[in-house]
Amino acid sequence: MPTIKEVSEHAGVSQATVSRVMNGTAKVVEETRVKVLNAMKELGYRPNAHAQSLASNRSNSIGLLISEFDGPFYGALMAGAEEIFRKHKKRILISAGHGDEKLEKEAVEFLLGCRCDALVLHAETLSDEYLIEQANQGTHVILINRNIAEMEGQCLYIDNEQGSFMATEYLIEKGHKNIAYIAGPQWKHDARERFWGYQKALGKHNISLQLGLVEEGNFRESGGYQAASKLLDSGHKFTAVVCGNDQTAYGAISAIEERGLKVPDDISIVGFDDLPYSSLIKPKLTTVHFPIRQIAAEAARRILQDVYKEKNTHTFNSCVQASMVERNSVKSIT
Amino acid sequence: MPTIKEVSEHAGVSQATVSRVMNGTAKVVEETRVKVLNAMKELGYRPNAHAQSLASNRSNSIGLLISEFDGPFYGALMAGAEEIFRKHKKRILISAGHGDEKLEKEAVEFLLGCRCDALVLHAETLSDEYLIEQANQGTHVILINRNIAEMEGQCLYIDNEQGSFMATEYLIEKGHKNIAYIAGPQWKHDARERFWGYQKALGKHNISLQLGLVEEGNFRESGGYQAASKLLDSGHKFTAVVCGNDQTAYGAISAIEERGLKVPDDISIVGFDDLPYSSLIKPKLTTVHFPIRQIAAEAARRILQDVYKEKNTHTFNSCVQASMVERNSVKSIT
DNA sequence: TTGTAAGCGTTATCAC
DNA sequence: GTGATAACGCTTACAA
Repeated sequence: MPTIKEVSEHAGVSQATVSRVMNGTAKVVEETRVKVLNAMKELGYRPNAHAQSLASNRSNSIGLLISEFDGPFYGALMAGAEEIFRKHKKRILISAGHGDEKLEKEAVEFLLGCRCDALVLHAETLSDEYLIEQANQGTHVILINRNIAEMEGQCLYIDNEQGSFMATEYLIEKGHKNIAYIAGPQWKHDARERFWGYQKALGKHNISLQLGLVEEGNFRESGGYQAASKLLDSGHKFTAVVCGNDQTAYGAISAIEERGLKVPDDISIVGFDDLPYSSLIKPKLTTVHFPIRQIAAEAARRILQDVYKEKNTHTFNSCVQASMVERNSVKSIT
Repeated sequence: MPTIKEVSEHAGVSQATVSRVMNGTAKVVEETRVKVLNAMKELGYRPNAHAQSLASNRSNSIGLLISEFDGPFYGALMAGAEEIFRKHKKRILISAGHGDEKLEKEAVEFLLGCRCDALVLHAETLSDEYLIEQANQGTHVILINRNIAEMEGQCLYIDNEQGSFMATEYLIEKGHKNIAYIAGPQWKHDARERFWGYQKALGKHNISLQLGLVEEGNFRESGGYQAASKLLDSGHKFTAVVCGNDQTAYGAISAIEERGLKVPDDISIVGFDDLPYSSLIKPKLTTVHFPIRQIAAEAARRILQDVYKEKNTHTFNSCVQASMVERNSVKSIT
């Protein structure tokens, strides 16, 4: 692989000049510019990104921490950020933490080792302290889906509690009183926040929480399926289920239908996230919209603005309100 | 951010020694080793990956070219490769081509600029020549879903034609004679291969291709929906539809049901890909299984073996046979 | 406008 | 075992 030196010799100029035409950092006479360009073509020259980063102290890349590479949620997160960055010639480096503390830390260390110009983190297991430390250490960090007081202005999240509150209240307004809840793993703060929103909504309407109507899932179909099965087989009566997220809802629906019951005729369901498939399944899922793609795009815009000093616009609040998407999985029983 | 120099001074040793304890490339007395380790901890040292790559001519990273960051297919591709690489301390660099020739080329150039030790490409628009050139230029390349004669041994793909043939024949065996086809974009070779498999199956059973029963979609729901709508509104009679992929099938099902018809009672449907959601929708989709995750994992294993000289095992053939997954979207009409 | 040369933070080859 | 020191391929003052 040819180097800048070979190009410079081939073109009969100095390395500095080659660098200049590559980066447009200084005026170069058209004639020499062409010579250099030709030399680059002929040799099939490709600048070594590592050498560039090392010399310029800029990597032009942004680190992205996610939990998994598959799954619609993270897909939207990656796509939303990439779309914005791509338009500004910035690259993303993606690393997955797999919901494991050790792996998540390794992933961040990797991104830091790559000297990313900024980090967008969807951290599930990393402690507040760790995150604060990184931010204080000079790296520009944006946290997705977390709210740490000490990092105000660097957090982008939705109001999980409010979303869940809204979903629950929505069912109550439709006449439901016995409303079950299938929670996400309670070590996840968003799962806790969502569960809390459910409780608050019940409280507001003077409905007392029935422990028999609450199960913990895993935020995936399997957990939703199992939790709903337990609920159904327990004999407790309920007419609706609030699910910690859409995937949980999918599983719950399967369990319900497997028992010959119908959604929403026998049991109403609401989800949370509004994944792409939620509008494709039957019945179309009534759920809480989580604008993750937009949030990711917003994170990108902020970085473009703050780190790369591009004068963008469009910055919204840190905390985004969730909104209800009414579809066909809830029946009014008033 | 501290450098190796600062660490060495802090520990009272040379840079070389620090490098040695980092990489374990040579024996270091336990006592000095501890000193160095402590110095690293105290300073919060993180090796600069760019400097490492530059000096060692190894990036320990593998470039991955995909079309999109979202979507179940690419999600599985990324996840399959990452899982294997992660276990061997290798990192992946992902770049998306968005099905656009210019962007796809840029994406590859980026990966090459990062001096990836190897490339795993799911290239949609890049020409055979371009790919061959890269491979000849020294970079270790594996092509997913393509079969270029000059690059035998570096291609990993499934037999699209056979898969589609099987799906079509499956319907024929179930008694269907008027079988429509919703193709993928015909500029994509896999879409063409799949279409060809359909034609061959019809031919084998002496059913002539009816042009009125073929529509071109876009490999997404929208295209499936529109194509199926056209088909249904055209007045041509058919009892089954072979879809270019599962997403197309989802769209087709929507269109069919929107007209008050039932799948599979009125019209049978088969897909291709076997996406995760195909077993969740109703009716569960009968489709051709495309083991993309395994293929990606296999690509990773080969690279581990060929580039990093790790002695692995498990390498299968370049061409993987597709297999039928029988579910509930096909009705026997014999 | 162009060239020279000193870094950038590592690894790797020598000596010692 | 450990320490100098020359690469690695580029950017960027500083000169010319």
